[in-house]
Amino acid sequence: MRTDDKLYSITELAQEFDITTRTIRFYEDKQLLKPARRGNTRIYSGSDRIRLKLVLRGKRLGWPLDEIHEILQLYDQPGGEVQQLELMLSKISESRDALLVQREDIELALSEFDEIQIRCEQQLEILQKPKLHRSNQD
Amino acid sequence: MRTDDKLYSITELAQEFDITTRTIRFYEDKQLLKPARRGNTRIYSGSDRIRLKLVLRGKRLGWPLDEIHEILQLYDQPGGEVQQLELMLSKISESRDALLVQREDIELALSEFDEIQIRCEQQLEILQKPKLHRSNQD
DNA sequence: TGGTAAATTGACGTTATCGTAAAGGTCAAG
DNA sequence: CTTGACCTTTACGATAACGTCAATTTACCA
Repeated sequence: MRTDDKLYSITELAQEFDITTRTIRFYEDKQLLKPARRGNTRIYSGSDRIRLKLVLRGKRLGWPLDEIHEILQLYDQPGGEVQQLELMLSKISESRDALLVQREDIELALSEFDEIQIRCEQQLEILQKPKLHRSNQD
Repeated sequence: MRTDDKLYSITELAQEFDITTRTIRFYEDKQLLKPARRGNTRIYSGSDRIRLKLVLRGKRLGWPLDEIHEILQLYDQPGGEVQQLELMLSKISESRDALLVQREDIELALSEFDEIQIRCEQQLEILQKPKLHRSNQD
């Protein structure tokens, strides 16, 4: 449980994930991150880093930041109240549904790309071997 | 090949896909759609409708509109030039790579949601059957 | 032919997601 | 003590992706 006691500066994280420090501070503004402070300086723990990773994954999936904020709350320990837990469960199933739609969309796009690619390659073959065609017709 | 000679009005499409007509016109502004006109009124063909479907799928995948614009061009007939075809092939493989990353992200998110859900349900069981616990301890 | 429902354009507003610049604090090395 | 490398906050700007509203124009129907 105590394997991630490594700490990070804002520039370290920015470099690791190839984003700007401005972006990281912006996420903090939006309550997505809450790093500790030494004096005025932000210090990021291992779990802060994980949260940032989750944020970036959410971005890659096209979620807006406020949705990412909700999703992140799912990762925090559930309050323990029954209503809280049921709310969480319904949010999870909602998010899962959206993910399944996305996965379906991806499969469709991938197979369409396959078709387009095949057509492209066939066309290329025709264009790149014109002499074979001529010699066949001799 | 000639099975989609059905025509659509802008409101028909808006209702079918649950978007506003403003949105459809906006996409036209962005060159994503190019419907015919009867006088001043837009008329959408079957392939216009397919393009709109592709746009909306791209949106669900979180792509910005200008990327969607590029992807759409892949669906149009390739020019026939070798350079054109090779450019298309490289764009396809680029897009495919992005899709694979997204699919990976989705799988990760799904399995994490599964874990969270299981923890939630366990917690709920504990909270909803307190008397069984007590009677066990008698 | 009149009326009205629908379609169009244009201008401006809005929200999300940062970028950029200004103005300054901190801290270790020389 | 000063310099330079980071870090901070505040504020204003920029772009994408639409929404909203107003002013016209068009289409259709009795």
